[in-house]
Amino acid sequence: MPPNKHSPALSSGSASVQDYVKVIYSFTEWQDEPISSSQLANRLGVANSSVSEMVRKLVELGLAIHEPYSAVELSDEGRRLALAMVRRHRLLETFLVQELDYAWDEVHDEAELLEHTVSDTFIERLSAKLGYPHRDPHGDPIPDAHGAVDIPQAHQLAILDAGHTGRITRISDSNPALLRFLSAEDIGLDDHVEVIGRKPFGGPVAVRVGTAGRDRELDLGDEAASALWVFSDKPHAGCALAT
Amino acid sequence: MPPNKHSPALSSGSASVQDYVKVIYSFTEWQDEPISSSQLANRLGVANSSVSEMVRKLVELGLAIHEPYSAVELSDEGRRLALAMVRRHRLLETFLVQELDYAWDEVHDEAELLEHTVSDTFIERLSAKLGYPHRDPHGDPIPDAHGAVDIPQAHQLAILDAGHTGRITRISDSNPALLRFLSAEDIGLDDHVEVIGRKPFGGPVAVRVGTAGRDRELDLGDEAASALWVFSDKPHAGCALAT
DNA sequence: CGATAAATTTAGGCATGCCGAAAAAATTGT
DNA sequence: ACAATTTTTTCGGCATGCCTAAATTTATCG
Ligand SMILES: [Mn+2]
Ligand SMILES: [Mn+2]
Ligand SMILES: [Mn+2]
Ligand SMILES: [Mn+2]
Repeated sequence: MPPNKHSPALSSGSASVQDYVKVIYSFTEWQDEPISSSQLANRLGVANSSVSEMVRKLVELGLAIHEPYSAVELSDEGRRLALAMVRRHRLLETFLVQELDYAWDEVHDEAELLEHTVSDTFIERLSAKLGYPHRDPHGDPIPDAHGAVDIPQAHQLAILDAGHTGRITRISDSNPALLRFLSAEDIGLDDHVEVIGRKPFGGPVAVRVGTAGRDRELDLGDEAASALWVFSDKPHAGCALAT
Repeated sequence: MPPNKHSPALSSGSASVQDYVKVIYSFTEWQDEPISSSQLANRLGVANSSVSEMVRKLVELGLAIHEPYSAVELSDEGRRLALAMVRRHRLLETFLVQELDYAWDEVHDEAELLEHTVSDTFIERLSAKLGYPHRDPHGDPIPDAHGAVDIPQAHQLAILDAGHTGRITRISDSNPALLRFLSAEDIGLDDHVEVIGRKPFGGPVAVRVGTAGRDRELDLGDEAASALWVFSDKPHAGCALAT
C-alpha cells in the first residue's frame, strides 16, 4: 500500500520543524496577518538566515507555503502538524499544573521541550486522565485528537472601551513575570471584568475585577491589559469591536 | 562564587552523553566487569568508531576514565550523572505504568526519550506523587535524589541449582516480547519460585512458580531463565552461589 | 615466536541546524 | 523617480554525532 492522501501519519519532523510550524500557526491564532520571516526569527530566537533556510525546508516537506520575500503560511499538512503540537503543548501544561502542582508561570518551558518527546499514546492517555480538557491553564483552547479546535470570540482588554463587561477567557502566557503579577493581584481565568475607563495616550486602564460581591477596582498597564482576553457578556453599545 | 567541588550542578550533557554514561553504568549494575568499546557500541546501536570518538569526549568532560584499547569506566562525576539518569528512567517507567496504564513491556522506549527532556523539578514532583518508589515496574532499584541506591542480592534463575527457592526480585526489561510472554504465563515481580531441575547442556529449567496454593510447574528456556533474578529465601546447600 | 584474527582507533565524510557577513530584493522617503 | 534603508536570501563555516573504510594495536594459536 503506497502512502496515500488520507494518511493520518503526519510524520512529525524534527523538534525544530515542529517548533517552526507551531510558531507560524500560533501567530495567526488570535489575529489574521501571516508571519514574516524576521518575526519568525524573533519568536524562535534564531537568526534571520536560519529562518530562510528552514522555511525552504518546510516548503520541501510540504508543510509551508512561501513566495520568496513574502510572509510564511502553512499548508494543510503544516496546519495539521501545528495543531497536533499545540495540542501536545497545552495538554502537557495542563498536566503539569493539575497533577504535578506546577504554578501556571512555570509550565511553558517544560512543555516546550516535552511536546517533542512524548508519544501519541502518551498524549492520548494523558488527555483521558485529565478528563479531555478543552482549555489549558492560561485559557488557550486545546485542539482535539483530530485537530479540531474552537477559538473563543475574545478581545484584548486593552482595546475595550469603558463600560464593557465580560469574563477573562485567556491570559497570554508569554511572560511568566506578568503571570506572577496577575496571581498576586488575584486575577485569574473566568474572572468577571468591567472596563471603568482609560487614561489617554496608552495610559493604564481602570477595571473592576472579581466575581460576585468580592470585587475591586485597579489600574492595569498596557502590557497587562494586552495579555488579558475578554469574552464579552453581551453586545454592548459604544465598543471598539465594530471593525 | 567560583564553581566548587561540592557543586550539585552536574551540568547534564547532551542526550547522547547521557545515554553513554547510563549504558556504561548499567553494564556493571548486576556484575563487575567494565564494558568494552564494542559492547558499548552494541548496546547503543552505533558504530564502534562512534564510541571511540564519544568516549574521548566523555574523558574530556571528566565523566569517564579510559586507557586506549581497554575498557571504559566512569569517573565519580560520570557515575553521579549515570545514577541521575537511571533515576529518571525508572521513575518515568513507574509513572507510565501506574498513572497512564502502560503495560510493563511498553514503557522502556518512551522513558528512554523522556529521561533526557524532563527537568529536575519534574522528576522530584513525580517521585513525590508516586510515593517515593524504590523499584521500577521491572524491579530495578530507583536511586534516590542524592544518587544512593541499594542493589538487592539477586541471582539469575538460570544459574541456580535444583532445590533453590526464592522470590523474583527483578525481571530484565531488555526484551519486550519476553515480558509479554511472562505476563501471559502469569509470572511477575515478587512471585515465589522453586528450581525443580534442569536439563543438561543449556536446556530448559523446570521451576515451580506462584504464591500460596495456586502454583504450577513449567519449563523455562535459557533466555527467560536469564531474565529472571531471584532473591534467595535462605542460604541453601548445594547452590552455585559460593563463588 | 610469529602469523593471523579480533578489537579499537583514526581519517575522511555526511546530515542537521545554527551563525555572521555579503548580496539581492523590497520598501520608504523626498 | 530614485537614493537610502530595511528585509530577506545566499554563502561559507562551525558544532554534534553519526557512518564506512583504512590503519593500528592487542589477542590468539600453531
Ligand atoms: Mn518546543
Ligand atoms: Mn499555555
Ligand atoms: Mn535515553
Ligand atoms: Mn525498567
